Amino acid sequence: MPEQPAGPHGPDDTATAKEQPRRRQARGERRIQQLLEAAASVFCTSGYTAASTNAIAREAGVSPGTLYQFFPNKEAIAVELGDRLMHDLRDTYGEALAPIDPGTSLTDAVGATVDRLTAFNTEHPVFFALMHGPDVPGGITEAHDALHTNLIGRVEDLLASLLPPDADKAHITRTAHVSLGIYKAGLELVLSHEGAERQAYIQEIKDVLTRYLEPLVGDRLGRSAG
Amino acid sequence: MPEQPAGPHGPDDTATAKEQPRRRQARGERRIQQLLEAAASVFCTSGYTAASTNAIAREAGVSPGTLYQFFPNKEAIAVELGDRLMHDLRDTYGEALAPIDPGTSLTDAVGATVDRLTAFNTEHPVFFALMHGPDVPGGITEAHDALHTNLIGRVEDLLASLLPPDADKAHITRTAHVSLGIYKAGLELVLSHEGAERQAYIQEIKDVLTRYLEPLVGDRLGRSAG
Amino acid sequence: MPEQPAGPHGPDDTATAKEQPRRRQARGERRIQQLLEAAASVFCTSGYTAASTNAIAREAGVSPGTLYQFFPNKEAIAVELGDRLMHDLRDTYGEALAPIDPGTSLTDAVGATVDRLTAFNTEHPVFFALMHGPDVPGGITEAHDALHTNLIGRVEDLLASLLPPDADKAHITRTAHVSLGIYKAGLELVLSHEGAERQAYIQEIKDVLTRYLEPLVGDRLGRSAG
Amino acid sequence: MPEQPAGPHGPDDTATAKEQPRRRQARGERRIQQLLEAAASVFCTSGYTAASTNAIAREAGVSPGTLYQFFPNKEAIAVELGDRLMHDLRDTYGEALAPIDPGTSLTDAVGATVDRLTAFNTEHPVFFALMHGPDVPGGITEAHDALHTNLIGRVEDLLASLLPPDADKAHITRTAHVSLGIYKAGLELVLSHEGAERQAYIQEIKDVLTRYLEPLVGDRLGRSAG
DNA sequence: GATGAATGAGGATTCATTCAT
DNA sequence: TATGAATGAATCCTCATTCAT
Repeated sequence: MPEQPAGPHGPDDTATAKEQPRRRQARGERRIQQLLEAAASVFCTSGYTAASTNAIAREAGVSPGTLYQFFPNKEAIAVELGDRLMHDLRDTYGEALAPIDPGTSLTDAVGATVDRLTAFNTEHPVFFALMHGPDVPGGITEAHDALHTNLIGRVEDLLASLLPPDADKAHITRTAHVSLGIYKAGLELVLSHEGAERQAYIQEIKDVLTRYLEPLVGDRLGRSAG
Repeated sequence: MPEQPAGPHGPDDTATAKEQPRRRQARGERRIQQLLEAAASVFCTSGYTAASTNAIAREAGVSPGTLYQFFPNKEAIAVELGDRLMHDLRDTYGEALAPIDPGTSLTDAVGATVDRLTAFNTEHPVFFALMHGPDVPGGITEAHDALHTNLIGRVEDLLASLLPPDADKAHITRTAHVSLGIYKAGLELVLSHEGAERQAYIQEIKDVLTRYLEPLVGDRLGRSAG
Repeated sequence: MPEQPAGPHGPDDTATAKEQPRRRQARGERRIQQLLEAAASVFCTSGYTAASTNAIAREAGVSPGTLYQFFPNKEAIAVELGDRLMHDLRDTYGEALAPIDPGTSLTDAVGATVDRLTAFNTEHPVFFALMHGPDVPGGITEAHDALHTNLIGRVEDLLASLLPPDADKAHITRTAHVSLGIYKAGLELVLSHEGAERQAYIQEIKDVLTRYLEPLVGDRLGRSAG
Repeated sequence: MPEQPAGPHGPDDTATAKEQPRRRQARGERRIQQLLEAAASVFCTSGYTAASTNAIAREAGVSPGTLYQFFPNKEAIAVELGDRLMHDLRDTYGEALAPIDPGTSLTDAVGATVDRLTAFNTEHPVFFALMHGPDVPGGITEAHDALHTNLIGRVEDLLASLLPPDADKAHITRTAHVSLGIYKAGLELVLSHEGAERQAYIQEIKDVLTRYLEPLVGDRLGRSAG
């Protein structure tokens, strides 16, 4: 969270005082938006590691000093960007990644999830950059960690609704990590291809995940023709 | 030291003189080895992008200038490192990644391949760093490209021996990319866990791959108890 | 300091706000001046090729980073320096290098031009360094190119006013190149001598140029006692 | 002079001993030749300042160590190169730069000198690079100094034979410097043009010098139609 | 808030020169 | 002699961050 933008429930609820801070907040919010969009753009073109705060500020059309008025460092930008992306994702597709109606087949659930995530990634290319993070092997940094943890949580929820209720917690976590790993690997292939080939790769991801999860799901779901 | 001293004869083209250049090259070869080991270490701890040539030289205990006597730039170090790793891999496990005896079940073929690659990766942690490469989105660099192409080729060969002979070339390529992607994603999980959890992840990779490939293999292989 | 403080109003677009940016720019402009003076000094003592940006920054009493905030590279410094010198020259002596009154003798025109240029060079020793440029054979760089082109143009103008109106354009250009070459060569001798000897060399330049141009001028100018 | 290649008049004049050193000398001489040619090539393409000893060694096909066995530093290479060029010049055109027959017109003397020097420069492009030297304003280095002094001396000799016998020594020296300066400046123009334009510039040099020297020569020489 | 100047350590790379072999 | 490995200071330039205005 950038600085403390004056809690939204402050006691200064007088009509006159309300306008001032709100306008300030608004201005700040606009700046933050501006900066995050610039950061997204730069992260996409240069990658997180190579992205420079100066470049982000330049892209945003502000001075470096202004950037640091809203974010304490590069990492914080990535964190905030990730947060907002997760909110966007939630706002767009709701709490669940897939429509969990009773009777939905695994094939359909996986297909819908992959399609949604892929659509989201296509619309927000930074998402991919943030998910992969810097190439430091062990040292996944705060931003990517947060994003990753959040995503894993949602995948776990999804799996919990698919797997038998007696499923081991650790097993679900492991399955979530593997599933997300598969998706990320697949996404890389999807994004590096166009047209029919891209579609083919999307189908591959779906197949891999469906076949991977099928034995775990048991008889819980109906089976589609897939 | 193990080299024959080879008398201090002039550069005359006699039989004994053949040893001379070898002695000289030996020093350089040792340095190269040293530098590559240092680079491996630094790539592992800092990642490829953040690794600095100065840090590599320091780690190798030589001056920056010495590094540049053997490698024109960071990229070249990574390329050479990748080359040597691929040779090592070939030397250790032969041309094929798995023993393709007729009658080998898919489960066994996948299991053996994963075990081998994982053992190799455990022994050579740089391999992972090189496979993943810099976080620059499109910018897969020469080194990673070479490594990746090489690996993809070997996976294609493996798949060609598993899939029906009438399999589409493009399909095999796509399957190879997906399979390698899965393995790389899985490896990340494997390497970030220890003991039983690590073993569990290894088993997951095997399961994912086996289930992914099973429908493609047809009746070509026997089926084990998997 | 001479700038008006300009009250600390926000960035609102009021009339008073106009002063604000000027204050900021002022610091930068001072730094640029400082850096250019430092560069001039270093160019003079080390020559353009050997001059290092770090040395320039050191001479200016700033960090290397500061230098690069104002100039993208060494070349740009030279270009800007050259530009400002040409402006100075123009500001000091006007558009023409010599007073072209009808009736001025060639001797007087040449004499005045040489005196002016020499005075300018004595006051701005960098001018010489920039005119000569790096010792890379073909590689006349942007800065020197610009300066040279500019000077050649002014010499051509001068010659055009001296030579018969039917003079060939190519001939004028050639004559301009030769004249400027003579002057530059002479200047080197002038600058490397002091006192009477220097004066003698100045006279030599005038003689060389006058005698070279005399036959070309025809009856256009009056003849002084020279 | 590179090292001490055993003076050519050493007392070890025995038949047996003679062969050994001579062969060694021969080998050394070949190396030196090789290195000087390489240096000439590199000086021409990179300029003296930018030329690196490593590049020269590489161009010569030897190791850096070998280069330093014959020359203590870059400067020494330039000095030796200059020496040999001056010897070549002398060998080609004799002691005088121009044929000083009584009755030769100044025009012819200047013309012949310029033609000879220009031919020599065309054949030995390094000559130009060495004459101009590094762009360090005052700091003309040993090599160029030597070359320059030598050339000035020869020009002085030439002028002494042209000017009246009662000419002031200082005046001759000054005239020599000016003449050589003019020639060098002109040569730069000549070398940067081709074909007819080059010829035109050659003629300009001749004109400039002739007109410059004419008044000084007095009635000493006949006058050609020039 | 906003600016942009300032920093200085650190990045890759080069180079004249030396030295063990 | 010849080699080529070794040096380390110096090159240009970048970057995250701070600070006076």
